[in-house]
Amino acid sequence: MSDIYENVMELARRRGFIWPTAECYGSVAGFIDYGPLGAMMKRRIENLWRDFYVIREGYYEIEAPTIGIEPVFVASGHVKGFSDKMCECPHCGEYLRADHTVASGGEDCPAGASCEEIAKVLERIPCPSCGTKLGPLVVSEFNLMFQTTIGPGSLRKGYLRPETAQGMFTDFGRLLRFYRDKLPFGAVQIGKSYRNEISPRQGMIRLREFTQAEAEIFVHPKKKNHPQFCRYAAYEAPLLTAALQEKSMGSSPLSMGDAVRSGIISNEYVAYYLALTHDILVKVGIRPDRIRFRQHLSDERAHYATDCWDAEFFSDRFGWVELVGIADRTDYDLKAHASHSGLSLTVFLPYDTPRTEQKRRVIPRMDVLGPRFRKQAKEVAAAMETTTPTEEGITLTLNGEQVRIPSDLYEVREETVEIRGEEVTPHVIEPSYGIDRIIYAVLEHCYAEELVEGEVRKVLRLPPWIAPIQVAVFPLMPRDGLDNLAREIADSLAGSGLLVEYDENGAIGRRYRRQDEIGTPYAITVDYETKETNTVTIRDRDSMQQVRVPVLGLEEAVRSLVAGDTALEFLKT
RNA sequence: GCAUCGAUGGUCUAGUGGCAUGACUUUGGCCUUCCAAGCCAAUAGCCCGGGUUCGAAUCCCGGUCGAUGCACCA
Repeated sequence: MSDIYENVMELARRRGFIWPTAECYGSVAGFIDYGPLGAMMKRRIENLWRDFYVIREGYYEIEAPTIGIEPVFVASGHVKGFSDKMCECPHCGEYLRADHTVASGGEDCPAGASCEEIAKVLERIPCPSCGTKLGPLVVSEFNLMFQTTIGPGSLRKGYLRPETAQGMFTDFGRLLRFYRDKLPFGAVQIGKSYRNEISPRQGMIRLREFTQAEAEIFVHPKKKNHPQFCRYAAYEAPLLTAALQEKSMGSSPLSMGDAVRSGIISNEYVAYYLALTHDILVKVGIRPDRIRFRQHLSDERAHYATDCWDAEFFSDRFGWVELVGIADRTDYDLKAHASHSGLSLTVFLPYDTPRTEQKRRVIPRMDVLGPRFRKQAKEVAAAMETTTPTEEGITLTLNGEQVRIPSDLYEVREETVEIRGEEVTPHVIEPSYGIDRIIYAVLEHCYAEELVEGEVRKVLRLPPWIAPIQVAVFPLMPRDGLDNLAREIADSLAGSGLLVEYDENGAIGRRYRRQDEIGTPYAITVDYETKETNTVTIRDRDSMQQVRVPVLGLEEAVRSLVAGDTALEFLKT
């Protein structure tokens, strides 16, 4: 029982943070339940994320269904790209990635090869596991998306979304109008996503149903300067660049301003959200000395992303684990949805001063063209408009035939056209957070065991604003009116929006320890002095120090302690 | 998915083909004027399904979950 993961998860189970799902039927890997304290802590972390992205950045939250219809994921590439072709060795039973096996066997397969075609190639290849020639076998698709059907009759395919991002893309037109046709703007979503992992292990780290918090920020492709960049220009974060990885070196701290100037981070937007992410991760309780930002190497980057960074935390159990991905997805997603849906997903950006252009326009005289060319008239007219007429008229190539159009079939007009702006497909900056992993990271980094007077004290040093229970209230003894007094104080604190736990059971020390273990930052004790001087003590979880404060103004004092606006020593009178 | 190992109250654990240990926790009571004190009592358990057997928590088979290795991880 020395393993940190075991210790943390044991506590999380026992005290109601994380439970195996549907335990009475034996649970399933890749799914978890959040218990009472876990659900509250998760909510607080999500709200802190909202404080940054929705309130400070001004990117409103939307909520799309978790089930998406098939065309959405055809356009996004998930139907094709999210599936692996798998096969099983008929001799040793090893489960293999078909394409990897083909490649490692020195053979070639066309990119879009079907299962049958790949199976044929595989027949000649020895199994990488047992060495026997594979021979005839079946290759099957394993799509990481959960599939379902919509409505009775099973006609319409649906998928549980593998990321929340698509909702922001499919709502792009509406969002654009909501933000009154101006760039940049952004939208966020916090919600469940689903991936049917082949073999999830590592508990909370790889789930089949997980919570993502994603922001999609739509920016001008040529103006990737964040308007508030100065806020983070001097902010330092440990960067593990692609170059450093190739030299097998560790991360080194760099300011965002320098990183952009030297071209290490491709633009201010990516750098800004990288710093903001660091800010958030530290604020929720992850140790700053165990955070790094790793740049994707060119071969692991999705082909459309120009720059991609993962925020990782170091786990004593799992090593470096990805928590957040920050990518510049360019115009890939919007272009894909535009071409699949047939809608134009662009922003009209007016120029500061409209340009005027002289244009010579060919205007076909349809009243003459119609009778002459009949069904082909429309086609001819369209072709004429793109040509430059000469004095002899226009010569067109129509279905391989030369057609002469005399000048009496059209007019040529000189026009002054005013060009007020241009249609632009925005680029997308996407910070994508794995909330469940962040919760695990916080639990692991905040968990501590320390020796106090020969006994082990387990304490969860959660930041006060993340702790599920914010303050505990105890009567020193459950009698002499101390209990009633303590109950009144607990009620009034609850009335001011704090989550309070009242406890009169057992020795006072035991009650403190119970709260230590679930991370409650402050404990208020009503003692005999309270009756005389109308004061109580506030005990700090981490230092175990107590400060005596007046009951008058207690709510405000506790609220500012929990918000992190005051330190306990400043309440000393 | 394959291979190996494992699964006993909430937690940690003893143990066995025939009444299932102990400790901690929790709850109630007594006691107690600040860090898991003490005393009394109570609650609560053999992962699930099938087989063998007079009898299975124990042996066998299958499944689930967990650990480790391999594979997988957009």
